[in-house]
This record gives sequence, structure tokens and C-alpha cells, in this order.
Amino acid sequence: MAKDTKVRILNAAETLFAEQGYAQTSMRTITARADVNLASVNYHFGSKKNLIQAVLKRYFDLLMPQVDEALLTVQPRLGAQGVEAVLAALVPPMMTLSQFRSNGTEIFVQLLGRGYNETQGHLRRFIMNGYGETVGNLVAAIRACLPQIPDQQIFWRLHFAIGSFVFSMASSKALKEIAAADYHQQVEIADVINNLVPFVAQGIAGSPVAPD
Amino acid sequence: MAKDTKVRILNAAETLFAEQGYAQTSMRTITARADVNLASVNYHFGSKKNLIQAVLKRYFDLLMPQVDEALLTVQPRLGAQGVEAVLAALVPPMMTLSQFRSNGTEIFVQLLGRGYNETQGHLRRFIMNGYGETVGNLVAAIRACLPQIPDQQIFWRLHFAIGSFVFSMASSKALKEIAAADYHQQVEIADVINNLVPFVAQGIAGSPVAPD
DNA sequence: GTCTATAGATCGATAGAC
DNA sequence: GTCTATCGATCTATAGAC
Repeated sequence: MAKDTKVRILNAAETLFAEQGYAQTSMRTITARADVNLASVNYHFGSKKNLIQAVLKRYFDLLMPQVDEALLTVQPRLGAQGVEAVLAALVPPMMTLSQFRSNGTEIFVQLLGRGYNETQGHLRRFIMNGYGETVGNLVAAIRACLPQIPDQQIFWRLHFAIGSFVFSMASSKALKEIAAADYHQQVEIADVINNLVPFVAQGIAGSPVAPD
Repeated sequence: MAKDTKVRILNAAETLFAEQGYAQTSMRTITARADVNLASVNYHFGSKKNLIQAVLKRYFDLLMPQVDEALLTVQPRLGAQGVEAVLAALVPPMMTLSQFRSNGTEIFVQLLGRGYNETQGHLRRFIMNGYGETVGNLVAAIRACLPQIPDQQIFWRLHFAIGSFVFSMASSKALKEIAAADYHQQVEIADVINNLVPFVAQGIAGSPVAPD
């Protein structure tokens, strides 16, 4: 074995899952890319479902402790500036994923987007079960910036924000191609995030919506 | 035949596609739900791919002319208010889809979200080929509100906005359940959209981002 | 741990009778 | 137009030799 078979499978799987989606990626494609035997996935991971979770876990275990730490350093401020500060604090932890793996940041967010759309709630439970405390810390930090916004509306806005994030990454390949063709702009993941953070911060911090 | 077989298939297919995604929905599931014979899909539509397009076309042909008309009635205004006015003008056309079909608005947006994530650019081409003019009108209306924002940044923000929209609809079932459990709130599609429009308008109209 | 071979299921599509 | 029957391809998962 050149390198650990388990790691070779994880590396091949995460790339393919991010590019094509979970259901569209077969074990045959994964094992061919990883240059390992077809049966080894089931030997090492038990099933395709477990492999998907193992791929995600590798990233979350790296990211979430950094997020916890980063949230502690944020200077509390009210309003859109405060929200933007919280979101900006998430960027460096996200970026470290590309040190762990080439294009790691992009791959991770694409996996997130795929997971939300394909796995019918499994991903959500996986996150809340394993990393619910970190998620809670993040939500609390944002809520603290917006004492005048009702919890319900913060709830909605956070999900809209996740949508912006996840969608733009899931279709980042197409977006990059369009940006290159129409604006002759070489797009990096950092550019996307730099545009995304203020967009989302503005949306989250907007005036409360009148109740129905 | 009770009702036209073709319509029975379209009705069954759109619901299942929206709930489970295109790839995850088999022709057997569709024909069982529609209570028609398995072979009838290929007889009437030729292939599964054509069926997907036919499902989308039914909605777009209903929606897009209304969008064109609605855009003509918008009072041009600068800034976030102008953007919000443009977006608000899209809401009534979207809502008419629920007259055409029960839960039509929700189904349509879910189909959009699924399409963007699953069909690797096919949906985008389908839209731009068939309805590119309407899309162009919409983009122009928003651009006119924001003369100080570079085109590149409007491009990004519009895609973030699409992401918010599409994601929140694609996971609207889960979001509704959470909202009901945590906030004892009965959520309708209109509630989601009423929260979404100002969120997106704020994000789109924010100050320009400093160039890299 | 790694491999071959294959079981067992499901899929889209179609031929051909009615 | 509708049906049955089935082809051929593809998938995950596993049994069993090495």
C-alpha cells in the first residue's frame, strides 16, 4: 500500500462527492480514483453511508474546535458591524481546511451543500449531534449583536445565510466559469467569501420585518 | 384514462422530483404514483430527461410572462428600497403558481434548487436558452437601482440571493418542522418569502466591497 | 488486508401483443 | 395508447481464496 488505503479512499471520495454529489458517485469510481480494490471500502468503512460520514467527520473535527476558539476572540458589537465581525471570524478557520487538503475549503463547503440537498436531513442531525455546542455558540454570538430582532426572524435569516453560502459553493464551478468568461476575472474561493460575508451580514442585520 | 395520462405523469413527477430530487426518483415510483403504466412515460416523453424538462417547462411558461409584465410596473428607485421593490414585484407571479397547482410555488422553487445542484449546468442552459430575455430584464432592473455597484459585485450578490431562495425552499420542509417545534409557528410559503425579500434586498444593496 | 467473482437489487428503456 | 415481459446496464455489498 502506497499510503494508507483508508486515507486514499477518503481523499478520492471527498473530491468526487463534492464534484458530483453522493448518490451520483459510485464505489467503483471512488476505488478506481483511489487506486484501491473495490471491496476495500466495505472492509474499512462498512458501507457507503459510513464513508460519507467519515469524509465529513474529518473536516468537522478539524474545523469546529477552531470555530469555538475564534468566537472567543470576537469583539462584541451591535448591528451589522457586529454580525460581520462574527462572520469574519469564521473565515480563517475555514481557510485552514485548504492547508489540510488542496482546495479543502471549497471541497468542504460543497460537501455541505450536497449533504443538505441530498441526504434528507441526515446531515443536519449529524451536525447537531456531533457539533451542536459549537453551532449554539455561533448562533448566540450573532443573536447578541441583534437584541432588537425577534428570535424567529434571526432563525430565518441564518438559514437564508446558510443558503447563500452553500449554494454559491455548490455551484462555484459554474460561477467561476461565468465570472471568467463575462468579467475576465480569475476567481478564488477567498474572493467568493469576501463578497459573501458582507452580503450575509447586511441581510441578517436588517430591520425587523413587520409581523404578519 | 381518468384525466390525460400525460398530465397525470407530470403531476406525479413534479411532486416526487421536488421531494426527493431527480436522480433519486425512479420512473417506477412516478408511474405508480400517477397510476399509469411504466411504459407510458417513455411513450409520451421519450426519456426521463425529457420528462424533467417538461415538468420545468410547464412552470416557466406560466411564470416568465408574468414576470416580464410585473417588471414593467415597478417604480424605479435607487438603493435597497428600489431592489426590494423589484423583488417584491416577483412575489405575485410566484404565488400564482399555487393556483395552477396545489403548493405550486413551493414545488417550483424546490425543482429549481434540485436542478441547480443535480443537473450540472443543464438547468442553467435550459433557463438561459428559453427565458434569457426575462432574466436579462430582471438583472437590468436591479442594476438600475445600484449604479454605484460594479457589475461583478452585482453578479455575485444575485447568485447569493438565488442561493438563499433556493436553499430555503429546498429545505423548507425541515425548516417548517423546526419553526413549528421551536417557535410554535405555523409556517406558510408566504411567510418564508416575506422574510426572504428584505434579507436579500439588504444584501444586494449593501456598500460596494473594496476590490482585492 | 487485498483480491476475484458474484449475488441480489434496481434502474431506464424497449419490443411486441392487444 | 396501454399493457406485459424483459433486456442490458449499473449499483452496493459480500463470500471466500490468497
